[in-house]
Amino acid sequence: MTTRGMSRPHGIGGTQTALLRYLRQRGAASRVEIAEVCGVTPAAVSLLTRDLLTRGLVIEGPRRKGGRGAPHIDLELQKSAGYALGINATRYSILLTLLDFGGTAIADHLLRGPFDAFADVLTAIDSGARALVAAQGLGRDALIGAGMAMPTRFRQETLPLDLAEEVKSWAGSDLSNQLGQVLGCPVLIENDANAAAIGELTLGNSADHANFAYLYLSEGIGSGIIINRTLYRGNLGNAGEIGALRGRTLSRPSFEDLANWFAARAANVPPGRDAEAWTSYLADHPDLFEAWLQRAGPELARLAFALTAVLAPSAIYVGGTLPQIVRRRLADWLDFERSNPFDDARVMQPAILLPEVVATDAVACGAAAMILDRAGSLA
Amino acid sequence: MTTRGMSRPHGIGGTQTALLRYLRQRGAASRVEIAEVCGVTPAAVSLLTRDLLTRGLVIEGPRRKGGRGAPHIDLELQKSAGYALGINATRYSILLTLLDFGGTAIADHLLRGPFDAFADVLTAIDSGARALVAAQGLGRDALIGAGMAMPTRFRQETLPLDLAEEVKSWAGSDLSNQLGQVLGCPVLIENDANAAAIGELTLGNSADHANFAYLYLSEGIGSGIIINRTLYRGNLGNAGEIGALRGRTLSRPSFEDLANWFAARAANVPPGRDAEAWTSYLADHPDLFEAWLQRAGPELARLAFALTAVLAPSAIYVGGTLPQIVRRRLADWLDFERSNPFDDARVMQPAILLPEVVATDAVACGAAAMILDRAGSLA
DNA sequence: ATTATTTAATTAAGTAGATTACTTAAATAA
DNA sequence: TTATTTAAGTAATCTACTTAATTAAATAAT
Repeated sequence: MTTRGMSRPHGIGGTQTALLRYLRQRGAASRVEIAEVCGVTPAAVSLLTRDLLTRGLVIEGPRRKGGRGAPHIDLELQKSAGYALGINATRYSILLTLLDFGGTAIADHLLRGPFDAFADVLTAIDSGARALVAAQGLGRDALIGAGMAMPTRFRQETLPLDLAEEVKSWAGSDLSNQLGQVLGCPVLIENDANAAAIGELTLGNSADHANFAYLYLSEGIGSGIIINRTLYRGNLGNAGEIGALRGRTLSRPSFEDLANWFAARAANVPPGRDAEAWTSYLADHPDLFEAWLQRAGPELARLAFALTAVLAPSAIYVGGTLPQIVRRRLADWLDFERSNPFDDARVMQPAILLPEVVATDAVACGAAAMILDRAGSLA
Repeated sequence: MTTRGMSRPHGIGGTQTALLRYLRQRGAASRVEIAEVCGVTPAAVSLLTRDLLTRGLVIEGPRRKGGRGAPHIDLELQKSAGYALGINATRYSILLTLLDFGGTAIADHLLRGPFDAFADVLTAIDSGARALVAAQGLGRDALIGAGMAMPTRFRQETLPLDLAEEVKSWAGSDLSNQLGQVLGCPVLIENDANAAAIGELTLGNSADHANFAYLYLSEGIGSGIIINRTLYRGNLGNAGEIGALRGRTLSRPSFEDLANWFAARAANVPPGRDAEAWTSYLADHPDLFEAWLQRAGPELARLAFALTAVLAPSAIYVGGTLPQIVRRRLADWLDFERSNPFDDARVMQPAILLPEVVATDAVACGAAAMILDRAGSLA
């Protein structure tokens, strides 16, 4: 209630953040075009970009002729202006992704666990990050920050965390500070679904959607909520916990549930959560796959309907570790007119989309995107 | 996407709005205290209040001695600085409320319908408002604006409206403009649940809660959602439609349902929706009342739980036309630990509160509060 | 080929709403 | 009486824009 500066609600430089997001999504744009989408005058963009140019975050491209009038000058992000490390950490594995300043994933690195103590996590990330950065011929100072996503929600605004079952053993540490010490750069920690949502906001094609929800279908089912182009966390960071709407004992439209369901009914089920292995496995068992969809689809529809009734988002992204083919099929149920999950009740149908961010790991990308999103002020 | 001025997201003068809200809720406060709660420096409040003092919106009270140091000077709102008209309109009746600049309801006036055409609404409001203002010895120029609440949601950002069943016959008019012509002041139109939520935000005791939901239990069940001390409307104004989560055919924890339920089981049921009549009637039929609560309580708990899972608000207000005693009893079920609506699933328990705004009609008050909330810039 | 038109971008001056650093004023405590 | 504490105001500055005018670079019309 008592932070100063209500005049800067988008963080420092809301327009700058919007400008950088737009350039990441479009690749290049003129000052006039940026002014248009950011809702400011060309004069403002002129001043803003002069600063960004001198700081080397943005470069001018060629003039683009065509049509009447003066040709515009393309602005682009200087991709080598800085790099963000994204970390998707569970107890069993840690995936590191390196994004350049343009938001492109240029390398990643998988660390296999288990990581029972947070000390193990720290050393693993430290050496993994060193290797990742060195392999690109970069110095450590090239890292402008790191974002770490974990399957957990924050119970306090900062730390400590209320950790999910699988990472409970890490509790009690001041995770962000410790990791920051090790990496020598600022570190942000976020829930995995939230990180994926931020990734879609910053790197994806969400320009048309100021308010959207990102369903994260993985071991369980969670969601990240974006309101007003900003992550909405709710009380102590607990917004979007839609998995709770199926109680403790009911089945869920999750990867875990899919695996268990097949394990009980078929042979040679892929052992882990490898998307490719599952995709071909499901192609070989179309009838069972359909049967599972017939059960999980309506489950997901009810959760998404509840979310829509409360939030009225303009879009819902169907993301998560579930293979794309599964998510695409599940998405069909989110046409509420057809699936009718609540006995003819009506809500505003949101656009149902699959994420644009399809890197190795959307969560790690999103975690890194949190850093890029505030890079204008950090760097 | 293209409105200029991202730098003023709270409307013009977010701090001014916060200042006025605080004075309405507290009655009087020093500049230093205001600076504290508004998150700005005392110097800023000094500048702001000088402006408000010269414009006659605020007056200085006495110095308040006590303790060391210089005694502070109480600031108060000039209650006669302007008046806002609140309108709660349904097809069957229209309630007008007049609020002074301090947010106090100083008079109200009930117009009985039915109002089949919007032309009838206009003439009724016109004469009713004239009478109401004249009875207070005020000129028409004393009205700084009017807010009208209706049981409907907006399908477009402005107009026309997608009207609820009972006011469908009013459709097709440019309601806001027409009413503005008649009354000679700016008019805002809002859904009834949203208006009540805004009333609680502006006039109630919601200072501790930046994010809350206002359950509106009336003929149906709706809700208004406040995020970041601002009404959240969602896509085309459809956020908070939690009634949809009980389908078309299921019973609801609503006033209509209560009335129907008793009508099917007992004699001499009060004919209308008079709160006092119902309160004494329910006191005379405790067993039936308990039986209804046993059914409606869990229903409401499931809706509120869904809302909480998605939004994680820090408070839920249980408001609406249902008599206070009914809402108080229903509120007991919103302790999710006890009522356990989703099979041991856990969410962040929000504070469960009854509205502070208990005027004749919280909706009309809230509608007027929409005007007061932006009065700093209008007046 | 010249001139007009169109459009992009920059510059200059101004504004709103805050800040910081300081002063002035008014009370109580020692 | 003097020191301390606290409230409030003042002056200069800052940020993030605005508006209005200017400069520059292209195409279209004559």
